[in-house]
Amino acid sequence: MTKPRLRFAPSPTGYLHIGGVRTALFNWLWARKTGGTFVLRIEDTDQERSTPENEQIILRELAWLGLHWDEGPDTGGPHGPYRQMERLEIYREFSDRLVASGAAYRCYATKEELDAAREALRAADPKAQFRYPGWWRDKGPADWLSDRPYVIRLRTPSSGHTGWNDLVFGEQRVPNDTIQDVVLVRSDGVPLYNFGCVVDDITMGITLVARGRDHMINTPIQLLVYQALGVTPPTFGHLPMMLGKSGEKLSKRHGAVSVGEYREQGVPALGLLNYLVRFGWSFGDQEVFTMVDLIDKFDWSRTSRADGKFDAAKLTAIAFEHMKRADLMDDDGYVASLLPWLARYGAIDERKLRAVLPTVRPRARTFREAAESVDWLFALEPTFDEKAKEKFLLGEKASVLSPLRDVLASAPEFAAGELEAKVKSWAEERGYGLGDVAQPARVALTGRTFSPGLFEVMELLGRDVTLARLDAAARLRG
RNA sequence: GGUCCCAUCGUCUAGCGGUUAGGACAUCGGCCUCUCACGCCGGUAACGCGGGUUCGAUUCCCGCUGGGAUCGCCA
Repeated sequence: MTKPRLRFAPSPTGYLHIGGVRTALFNWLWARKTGGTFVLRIEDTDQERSTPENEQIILRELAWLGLHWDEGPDTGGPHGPYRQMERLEIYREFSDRLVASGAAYRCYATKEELDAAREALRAADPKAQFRYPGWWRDKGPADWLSDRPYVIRLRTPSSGHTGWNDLVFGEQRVPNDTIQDVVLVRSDGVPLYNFGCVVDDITMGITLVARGRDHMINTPIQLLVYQALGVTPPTFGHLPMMLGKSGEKLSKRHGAVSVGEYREQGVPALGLLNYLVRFGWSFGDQEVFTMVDLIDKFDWSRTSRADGKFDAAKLTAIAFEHMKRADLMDDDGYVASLLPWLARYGAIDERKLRAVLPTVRPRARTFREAAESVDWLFALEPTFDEKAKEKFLLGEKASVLSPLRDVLASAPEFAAGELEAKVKSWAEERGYGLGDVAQPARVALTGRTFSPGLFEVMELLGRDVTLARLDAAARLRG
């Protein structure tokens, strides 16, 4: 059996949408699982909105996510080029074939004429739906107008049905008379989606097309194109839609929808993918997966058909699992991802960073949070929270700082366990609750009222810095 | 409106004729505790409605209702 070939075919008309990532992920997973090929194709035939910058963003985000492609615009491959605007001769060849065989025809109707007809119909019957009136459907080469622009339309059968066995939705059947004579090629020679897509999938040897359910309406049209071309179509599978919080199409109004925004928030790539894979796919009660596990377990039979609503809180929770658990992301990977977030502190002592990891990982939900939570360790001095400073360092509560400093100074080893034992017994002797001592000390050392365990903080800072910060804080009262 | 699709807690979902309808997130209690988290324990919370089929329907069929997609020289 030949290996499957799958593709992700975004149009570079904007940022990379997380719904698109979900589609890319399912295709990618299947390619990886089966040893097939994952192709990245850029559908840039909308020249109004497509930009090279957007293409670069898409490539960069996919790479960040780890969804690497085997063939694509930058890597090349045996079926290139991988940008549609570089494939115009190919489409031309295919559309010529269709016109020659009579499966498609030239239509010289202008946009203005069509708009006028559309308007006229609306005026006569507001509820009627406009269809192309077929002005050029039954004309031939003898009627062609020289020096006038024309589009190429598909001659759609007026009876019968077009159907397919959808990988996710099962048997589908659509009456042909509901399908219009769609435009295949614009008057400037650039193909439209339903044509370019089919020609590319044919010439790129795509065997399985998995895409969002919003494309399900296009599938019968494309099937008709395959039929007109005399080519066996690939398998189609449609994925349920990812909708916004209140059930409409997911858009910017619901918060972040572009991958870049999540990357900038410090969400781990695998955490994002893990959330997305559970959207329309499940494996019993399992919520959390490694990529290896996912490739092993993914399959089309476990996909669901119902649309769902995007839930940012759940995404954060799943991503948090990846931030916490070493079995999902080892410390090497964690450090590699965190380092860029620490750039403001200059060169980072990686040993110090690794030492603090056990106290950071259970707390930080994103890399951004992780970076913020270690500023006390890497900055020269703590950045004080003003309210905390006033409450714990400027008032009576700060009186414990000097004696505490002396107790700590006498410790032979500056290790968390030892410091804790020493401070606890000292506090008990003096009749202090540990909290009375810990909060002022915490603010003195970290600048904040919350931090990892106080004695771990001390150990990580080391004797010199700890004592110096306590001294400095004690002096604040004057 | 035409065509197509869907329907289990607020959300993502498990379930594939007989279950006290399970898990996760969120939420609400409690425990732990030097703070904040993590963690742990527990609670609230769902099969849209009406007909069939069946000894028995969340599960199979039909209708209704509700939601969604789409109807471009966008993709």
